[in-house]
Amino acid sequence: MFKITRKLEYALIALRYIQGQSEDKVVSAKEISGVYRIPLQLLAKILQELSKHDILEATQGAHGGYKLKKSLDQMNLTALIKILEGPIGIMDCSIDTKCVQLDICNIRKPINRVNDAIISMFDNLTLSEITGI
Amino acid sequence: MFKITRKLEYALIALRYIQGQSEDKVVSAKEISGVYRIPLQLLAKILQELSKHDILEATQGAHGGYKLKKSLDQMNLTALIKILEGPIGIMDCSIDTKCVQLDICNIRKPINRVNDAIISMFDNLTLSEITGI
DNA sequence: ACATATACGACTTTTTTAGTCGTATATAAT
DNA sequence: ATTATATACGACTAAAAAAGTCGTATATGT
Repeated sequence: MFKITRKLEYALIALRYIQGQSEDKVVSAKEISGVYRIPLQLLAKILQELSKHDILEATQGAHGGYKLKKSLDQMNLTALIKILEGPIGIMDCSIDTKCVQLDICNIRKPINRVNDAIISMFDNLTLSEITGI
Repeated sequence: MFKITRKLEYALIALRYIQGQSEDKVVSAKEISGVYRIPLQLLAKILQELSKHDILEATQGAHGGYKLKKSLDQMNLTALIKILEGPIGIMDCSIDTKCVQLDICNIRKPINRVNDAIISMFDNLTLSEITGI
């Protein structure tokens, strides 16, 4: 419960790694996969998703790879999570409203307050703060 | 990702319900299960766990059931989660230290800061605040 | 042409969560 | 005493989510 997925974990590791390289170097998925022992295919997909959302810029072909497209302090954790996992909701009813309980539920409001608090915490957390400035 | 388990959800619903009854009434699992359409056996186990940890007091036999043993404002969300799910850790390495990455990991420290922030948020949230005073 | 990279859909495996079953025990009512 | 109704609890199964793999297409530098 309340675990970060490996998808998100790998994304953060990769972003941090790319950020640490010289600005114009394109970093391949293979390189990161090697350094951090992340399954290549899996990491590749994640990076593809990030470049599809303009966080990374991809160059194809030999000597290809990725570099940052956006500065990491321009983006917060909520945005990254949304890209990789969809909207944050600690209970399903925090996102949509398919719930057997309907209006009977006696904890919905307070749970949503908790949910909001977490989201607002993530809103205020830039990726550069996570990846260490 | 970042979902509350049904176990926790059911526990909160039950606590809230019991709290709403007259103080000395013992409430059976069956009653709660009926009102909120929670699978009886599952709910029963949860309530048993809560009474094992002195949050509820159980009376066995016919006309048996549960009542609150502790006031809900005496307990925070962290404590309840610990009972039902074990220690909170958004990554496995936040709890124990089996990780292939060992010291290579470049996001461990910041992730642990996030983890701590969440825990401290839950620390400061009493169950009565969640169940609506 | 070849080696190396991204792109991407389909699939399988693993892990976690949710729920069920069976049985034992306690107790109130008849 | 017997019955009905409750908690107690270990073992099991089912469902859902997450993690990882496979295959194939396409781009590009040498």
